[in-house]
Amino acid sequence: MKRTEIKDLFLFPSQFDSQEITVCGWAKSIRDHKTTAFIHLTDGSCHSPLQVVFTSELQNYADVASQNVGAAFIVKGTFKLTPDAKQPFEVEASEITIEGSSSPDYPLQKKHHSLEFLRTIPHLRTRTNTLSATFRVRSVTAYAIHKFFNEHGFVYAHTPIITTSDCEGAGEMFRVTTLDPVKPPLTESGDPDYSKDFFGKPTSLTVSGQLEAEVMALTFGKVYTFGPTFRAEQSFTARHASEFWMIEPEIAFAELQDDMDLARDMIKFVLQYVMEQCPQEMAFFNDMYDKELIQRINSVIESDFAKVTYTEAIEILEKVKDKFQYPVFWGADLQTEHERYLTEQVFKKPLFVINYPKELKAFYMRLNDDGKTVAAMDLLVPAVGEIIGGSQREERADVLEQRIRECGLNVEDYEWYLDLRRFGGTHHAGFGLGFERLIMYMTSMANIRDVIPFPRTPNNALL
RNA sequence: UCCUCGAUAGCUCAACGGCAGAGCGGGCGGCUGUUAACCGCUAGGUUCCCGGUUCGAAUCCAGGUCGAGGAGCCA
Repeated sequence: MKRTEIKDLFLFPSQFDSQEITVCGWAKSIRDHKTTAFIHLTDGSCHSPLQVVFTSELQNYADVASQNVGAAFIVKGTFKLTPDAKQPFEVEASEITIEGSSSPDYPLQKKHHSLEFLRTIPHLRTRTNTLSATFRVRSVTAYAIHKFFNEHGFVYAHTPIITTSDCEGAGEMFRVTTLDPVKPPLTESGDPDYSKDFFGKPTSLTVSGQLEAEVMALTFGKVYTFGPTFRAEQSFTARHASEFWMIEPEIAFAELQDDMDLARDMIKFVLQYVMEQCPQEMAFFNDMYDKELIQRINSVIESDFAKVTYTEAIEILEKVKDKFQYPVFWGADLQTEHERYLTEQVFKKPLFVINYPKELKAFYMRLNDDGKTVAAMDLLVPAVGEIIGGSQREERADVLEQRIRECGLNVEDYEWYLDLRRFGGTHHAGFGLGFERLIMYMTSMANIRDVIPFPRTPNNALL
C-alpha cells in the first residue's frame, strides 16, 4: 500500500494540493454531526494531527463516526488546503477503512492527564502529545549526537555492558550472575563461589565505559561511546534512573580546555539540530510547559558558556552563604543548592566549574600543579543541574599509581590501565554526558521518568 | 537510607466531624464545518489497607502499603 506520511503533508503542503492520497493513523479525536464528521488523525511521523473530513455520503459513515478515540484508520481522499480555517489543510475522505477499533475503555481521553498517571500505562502513554513529542526529540537528539561526532572524525566505540571492574566506584552495581540465587555453590569460607559463575568471576552491569573508552582513545585518537549505563542506587529524585544512556567522548593529546570546548560545541550542535528538525515539538513544549524554553535554547546556541574554578565558585558562594542550608568552605563539595544558585542566579546560563579539590574526585583525574586540585569539570545547566562530568586524565604513570593507592584501590586491578601510560601514554581527556538530562533540558520535562520510554527506577520496572 | 507531602468515580479534583460532589471521559438523544466542538438526559463509589477515638469518620489518632518531591549518590 502506498501511503503518505502526515509529516510530508506539513513539510510540502502545496505539492499535495487537490491530490488523491492515502493516509494511515490513529484517531486523537472524532467529532460527528448529522451529516458531517471530523477525525484528528496522527500517524506518529510528526507532532501535529491531520484533520480528516467525511460526510454521510460515506456508506459506513455511522460506523466510522461512532468509533472511539485511539482507533486505527486507513483514509483515502483528496488533500485540500484550507487557508481560512484553524487547520492549514485537511483531507476530504472518499473511503475510510476501520483498521482497528478502539473501545470506550481507552484510558487516554481528550483531556489533560497527569504525567504521573501516564507513567502507570507505559504501553499507551507514548501516544500522547507530550510523550510522543519527547520521544521524537529523543530520537532526533540521538541522531544529532552521532552526526556531530561522525562529522568531527570520532570513532564510535562499543564498550562492554557486562563488566568485571567497578570502574571508578561510580555507584552501586547490578550483579550479573547465572548462579542459583537460592543455593549458590559456596567456597570453603561460606561465600558464593564465583569461580563457578558464568565468567568464572563476579560480573556486573557497567556504571561507565570510560576506562575502556580510554583504551580506544589511545588507539583512534578521538572516540565516543553512546550506550546504556546502570546504577543500583536507591535514588528517588526526578533526575536519577537505574538504567540510563550516557555519551562518553574521550580524546587523546587533549587538555581540560579542549574537553570543555568539545562539550560546548557538541551541546550547541545538538540544540541547533533539534531546533531545526523538531520545530513543532519545540513549539509545543514552549507553549505547554515553559514559555521561555525556545528563547533560552536559542541564547545557549548563540552565547558562550560560563566558566569558574572551584576556588572562585567558593569565593562567590561565601559572600551569600547565609542563603544556604549547607556550609560553604574550600574543600566542601558543592551541594545541589550551591550549583543551582551558581547556574541559575549568578551566571544564568550553562556553567563549567573546574579544578576541584582532589579529595572530591576520582583517582584518574589529572593532578594539577598546585598538588591540591585536579583537572575536573562539571557542566551545570539551570533547572537540571549537573549534565556533564569530565576531566583531563592522569597520564603520568607514577602519579596515577600513587593516586590509586591513596584512594585505597588495588594496583593489580589497574595494571592494564597503567599500561596505557607506560606504552605511548599521552595527556587525554573526556567526559560523560547524561543523555536523559540533555533531553530534559531541551524539552523542559521535569522528570527523567518521562524522557525514557520504559523507565527503570527503584521499585519500578513496568513492562 | 533520611526529611516532607499525598492517596476520594475511568481521569483531574472538591467536600476537612454531620445525606460523597463537580468538570472531563462513558452511554443515549440532538445539532450542516467541528478544532480537547457544543446542548440535553443518564449510569458510575470498599473515599488505599488495618485498628482506634466519636452518637456519627473521606475528614481526627496509631500502624502499614503505594506514590510524588527534596537530600545524599551522580549522568
